[in-house]
Amino acid sequence: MGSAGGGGGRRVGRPRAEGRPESGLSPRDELLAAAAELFTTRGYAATTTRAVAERAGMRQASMYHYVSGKEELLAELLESTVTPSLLCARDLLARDAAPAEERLWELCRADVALLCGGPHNLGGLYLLPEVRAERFAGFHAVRSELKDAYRQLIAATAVGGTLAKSELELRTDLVFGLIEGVILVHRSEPDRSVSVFAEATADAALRIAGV
Amino acid sequence: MGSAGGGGGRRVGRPRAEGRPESGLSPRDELLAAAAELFTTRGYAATTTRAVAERAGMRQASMYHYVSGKEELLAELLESTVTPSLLCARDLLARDAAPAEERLWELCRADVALLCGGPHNLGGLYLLPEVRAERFAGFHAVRSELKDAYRQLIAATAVGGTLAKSELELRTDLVFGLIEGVILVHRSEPDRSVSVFAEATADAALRIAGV
DNA sequence: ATTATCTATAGATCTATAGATAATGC
DNA sequence: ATTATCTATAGATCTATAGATAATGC
Repeated sequence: MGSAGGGGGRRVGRPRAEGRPESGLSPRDELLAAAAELFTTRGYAATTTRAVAERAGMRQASMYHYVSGKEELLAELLESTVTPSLLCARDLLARDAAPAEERLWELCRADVALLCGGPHNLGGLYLLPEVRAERFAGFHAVRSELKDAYRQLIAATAVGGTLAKSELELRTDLVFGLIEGVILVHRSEPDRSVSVFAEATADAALRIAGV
Repeated sequence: MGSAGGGGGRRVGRPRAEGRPESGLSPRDELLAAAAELFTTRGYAATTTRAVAERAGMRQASMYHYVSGKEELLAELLESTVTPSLLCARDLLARDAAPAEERLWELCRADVALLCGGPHNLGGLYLLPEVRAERFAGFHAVRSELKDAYRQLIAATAVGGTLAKSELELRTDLVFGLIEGVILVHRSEPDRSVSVFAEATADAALRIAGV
């Protein structure tokens, strides 16, 4: 058993000025959680290292014991947001016994549920303008692999097989746009039931794809 | 004839260190254009007053002769982005001789064309996290009036009349989400033909609305 | 005299490092 | 001895104001 989590036992090192938070998370995860909340609500550039550290219950300088700076936090949050959807997509692509229409529906549903589930609106991180920077190429690579899975599933449907390449691109973009647009809806209407919304979005996505 | 625009004639005041730009815009409009580009690409918080002023061809301090600061620039850009769509929506709502389906289609098409047209990706301003601040309540009011126009048009369709209130809300959110999601698509694929994309999005919106 | 600009800068940050300190571990 | 934290701060910003300057207008 590691002792990364928990705050109970005796701990090495100088004690914190304000004591450790009760979350049960490791300090690094506390920083990530704090950054998630602040980045999604205030934005990345507007969030200071002091704000992140203090929300995680430590002083500004102590943050550097765990991460190299804000960029590392954003990079890690971004990748952790796509990875589950991508695993789901790979899984569905491999299940070629099931009809492509059903698998596409399930991918949409799961993706929306993951984007809008969770304590903070993590999907909102995609919207940050800073995300386009070269520094986050890793995120873009996984995101692009996910989009490719959407394209393959659309192409594998009965209707999809008949589409010209440019038409397939267009429908993929529209479906992907709907899924990402949902982040904005969720941002302005956070009280909607996520599961109902995820299913309705999946229905809508199939209608857009025309399948 | 005012002399707000142009850079040709003799001008009062100390000359600029680097001369005036050729754009033919008034200094205030140059600042707005500079801010539009920088805010949409780098983000609001990450853009300094110096960057805006210098792109407009003046020194940082001179900006304060025309605007009170960054906030004013963002507020004005935001409102100028929704206003044309809102005028279009009011117009379409009043035309009650035409079928609601056609008017909804046209609103979607025009909204996408406006969001994605223009030199910079102005629609991208909606995505900035800072936009939620109280300071931009004026923008939210017009945006919300626009969303209401979508709702009314959906409700006025043959199918729309039969929907329960919560179902109408859901479809409105999905349609609105698609339109805003298009901003994200346009951000990652800026080379698509805007008019083709706007029509395809309007088609997709009608399918989502189920009309 | 009025105007549009400039230069210079005070005051307020914010980041990242240096070095001290207070725990446990051996 | 090792570790996790702290305090303090240098250096680099960034905003907004004060006051000077170089045009035109009368």
